[in-house]
Amino acid sequence: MTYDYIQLEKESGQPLYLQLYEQLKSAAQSGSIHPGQKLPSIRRLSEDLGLSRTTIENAYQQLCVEGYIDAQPQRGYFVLTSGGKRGVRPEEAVHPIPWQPRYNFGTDAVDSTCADLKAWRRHIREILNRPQAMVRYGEHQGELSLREALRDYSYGARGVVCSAEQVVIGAGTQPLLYILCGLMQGQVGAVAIEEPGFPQAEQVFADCGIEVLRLPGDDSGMRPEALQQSGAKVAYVTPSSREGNGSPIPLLRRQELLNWAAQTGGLLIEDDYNGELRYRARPIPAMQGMAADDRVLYLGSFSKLLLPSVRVGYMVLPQRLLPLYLARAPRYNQTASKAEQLALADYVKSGQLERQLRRLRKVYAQKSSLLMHLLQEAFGKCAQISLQETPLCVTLQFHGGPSPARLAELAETYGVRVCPGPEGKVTLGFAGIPMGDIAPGVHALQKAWNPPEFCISG
Amino acid sequence: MTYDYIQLEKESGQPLYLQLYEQLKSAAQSGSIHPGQKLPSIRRLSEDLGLSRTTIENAYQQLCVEGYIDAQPQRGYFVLTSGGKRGVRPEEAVHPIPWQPRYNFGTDAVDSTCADLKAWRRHIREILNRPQAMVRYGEHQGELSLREALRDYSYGARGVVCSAEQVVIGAGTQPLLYILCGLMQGQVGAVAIEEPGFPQAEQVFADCGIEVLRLPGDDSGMRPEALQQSGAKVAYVTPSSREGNGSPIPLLRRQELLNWAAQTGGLLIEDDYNGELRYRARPIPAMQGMAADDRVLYLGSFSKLLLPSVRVGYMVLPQRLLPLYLARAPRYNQTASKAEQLALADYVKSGQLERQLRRLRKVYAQKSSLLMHLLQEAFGKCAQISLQETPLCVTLQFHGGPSPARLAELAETYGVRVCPGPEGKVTLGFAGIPMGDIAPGVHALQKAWNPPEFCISG
DNA sequence: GGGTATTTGTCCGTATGTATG
DNA sequence: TCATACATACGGACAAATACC
Repeated sequence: MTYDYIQLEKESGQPLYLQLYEQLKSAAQSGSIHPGQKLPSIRRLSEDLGLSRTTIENAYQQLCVEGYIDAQPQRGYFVLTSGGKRGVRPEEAVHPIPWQPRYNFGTDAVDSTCADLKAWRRHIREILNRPQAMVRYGEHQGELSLREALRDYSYGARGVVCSAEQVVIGAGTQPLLYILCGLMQGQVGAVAIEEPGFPQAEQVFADCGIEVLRLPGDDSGMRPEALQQSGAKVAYVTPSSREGNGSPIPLLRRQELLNWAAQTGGLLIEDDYNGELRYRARPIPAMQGMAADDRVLYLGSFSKLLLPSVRVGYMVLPQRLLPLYLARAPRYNQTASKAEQLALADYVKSGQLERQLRRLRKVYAQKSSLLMHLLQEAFGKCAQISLQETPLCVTLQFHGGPSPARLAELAETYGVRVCPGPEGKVTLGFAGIPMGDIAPGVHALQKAWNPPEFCISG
Repeated sequence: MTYDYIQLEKESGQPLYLQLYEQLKSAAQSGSIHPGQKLPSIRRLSEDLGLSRTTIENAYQQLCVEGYIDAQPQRGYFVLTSGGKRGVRPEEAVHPIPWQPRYNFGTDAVDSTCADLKAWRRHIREILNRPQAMVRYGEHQGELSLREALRDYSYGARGVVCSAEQVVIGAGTQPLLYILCGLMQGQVGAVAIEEPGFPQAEQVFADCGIEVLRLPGDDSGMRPEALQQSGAKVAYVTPSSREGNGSPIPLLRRQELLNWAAQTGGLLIEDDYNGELRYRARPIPAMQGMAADDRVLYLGSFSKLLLPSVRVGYMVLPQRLLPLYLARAPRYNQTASKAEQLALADYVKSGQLERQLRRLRKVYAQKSSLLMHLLQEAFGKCAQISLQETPLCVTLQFHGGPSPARLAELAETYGVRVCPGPEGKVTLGFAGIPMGDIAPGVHALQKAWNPPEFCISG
């Protein structure tokens, strides 16, 4: 620590070493510096404070004899606990490791056996070896090489048609939505979202003072008539990965939504979360590429494709918003890591993202059918089991029986993590669990819920 | 490319290979796929589309004979230019390298000879070798280990008093301000900022519908009386690094601002940009630590301390805002890279950030005095030269003579980048230029501006 | 894993100012 | 006035622990 906050007065009559002693003592007593913490070395502090080493040494000596700190030769001075015992050394002060389930059907991770960590590491390393890149701020809009790579990738994988100029990079969807809200400032009254809504996006709209209208949808998604009636000029849709509904918005409905946009002059925000990850059927192309008239803003990301910890997303602006954006771009700092942007650009350009996508599709196809099969066997008689394809999970809909929260609790005692949902629903994600753990995981779940208090599974 | 966007209809009477041919042709003609680009292999595309290899081959054949694409045995099919020539291969399509000045007195980079890239690389490498960390999303508030490290660091270096719970990580100041604006939604009418303002922050407030009042300040910074009169409940101040003013807000004024907050129940947002980088005198501790009554929100960052390309910043919430934030935290995804967060945590905890800080202070002290000395010699007679200490730059104030823009142009022709400012001001940053380049850089500048059309330097 | 450079507590000689006799 | 003692402050030298490659 630099302890720059210490303020001493040379003229105060009081000896300097005593002033220092007092300040350090009160800091220790008030808990501002913690037991076990290392104090700055005598040399360092003397330099910082512009004092002689002896002065510091005297102050430290005083604290030593009074039992506040402990001198460890050639290592440093360390703060003791109030009881005078030596505090834990920093390395020993390890956090209590949060409980890790043996079988993780959560939705917050990807399977480490499938993640392409090796290639990612290689690319990051390569970028870090380019000092010219690292010592400079990045471009506001995102690195050009990545925007070009995404232009090509999004066209090939999703049919998104755009130039690199339309692509804006950001650290996930939210920062990009803030920029969008800024562009729309004052010109848009409300944004329509399909029930049950999408908190992460709604939060952004709320923060920017834009009203959110939740519209009930049908099996095919948001209804254009409802949209029309709501009077909203902007609609936020997640056509590929709908909350609580396994099927994406079908082509026909997409066309209807595009018609709504064309007729009313509205804007469609297409959040294509996991859009490329459809594996049982061919993915439905993005609406952005189907639209003839520039009324779709496309949002894409990579958390489930590459690594959840890599927060890089992008949006494709409609041409009509481009001049407005470019004028304002300098006022928005880029949020995504420059190193990760450049690494991702290479990763995409070298075709590895695409290879990874193919790999994952196969893996998820296998995992999902195995999991569906096992769950049908185990709980088919007492629950309705439905595959949520692109959200990479399966929901069990129980009628009666313990609450989802209780079921999740029971599962935890058997080392299984599942996600409790509303209305008797329990969700099991399969992105994060290795293939080989699925069968034992379901067995453990069966034990946890069996003899089921609510269901005759035999 | 995956070419998932291709949509064929089995029932349409039209042969499949012709449908495919048409789609590819129009894609090539519309420029959606670029000359030189490799088409997917026959095997791959046949798998993607669920068709026979022959179908694809026929379509490709057709495109070949019509000169749209070119078959390269054992390599693949490549798109030709409209003229029938082979397009440049992707690797050859290198970007025009943006002009790099020989002597960079810009403010957007740090000196690569001072940047601690080696240590940073080591820490990043270490993190990447921990798959468990990388395959999981991070915590919304930021990694705990980093928040703890910053709690200790900010106390030692800046006198900020807080718990790890109060620390929120983000990809720079802007994402953090959005969160703050969300917390204040509706409860705050306007934010006061000292003239000449700070566009990056104002943009966020504007996006969130919060009015910005620019208050003229005096030499010591924002005036409490003006603040009082404005009626604003929130004030945004940059006490360490004031735009166009070399000196930070002095202790007395800080106390007065704190008094304003205490008396009116207002909130001070303390953006401590480069606060730790004061090198000529001891840094003034942060207001956050001086305040007895929890009315300061502290903002810190690392771009100039570590690497500009690493966008990690943090804010320290006042206790009173904590419950509100914690309730809303799950709705804000973390924006900073998890790998960089964990690497930074280790970097800080191992004391290397502090060592780097010391190193940089020395370097900047040397650089600034050298630059000031040389500029005085060269332009002392025709410009007022003032050191902006923590912004790490020097401003030359010319009275008369060419416009700053013209001066910057002249400099560019001699390979020197400087930053034109308003009102006859030209700014020279010294963070990004190596020590040894300063003297020749100033000489080049002297040549560029000499024989000065405006100033007798002899 | 081992060799080297740096960091660090400790010890020691010195200088200055003040009070005492 | 001088000698002595003491408190305070400064910086050089040494050897062990640590960090780094």
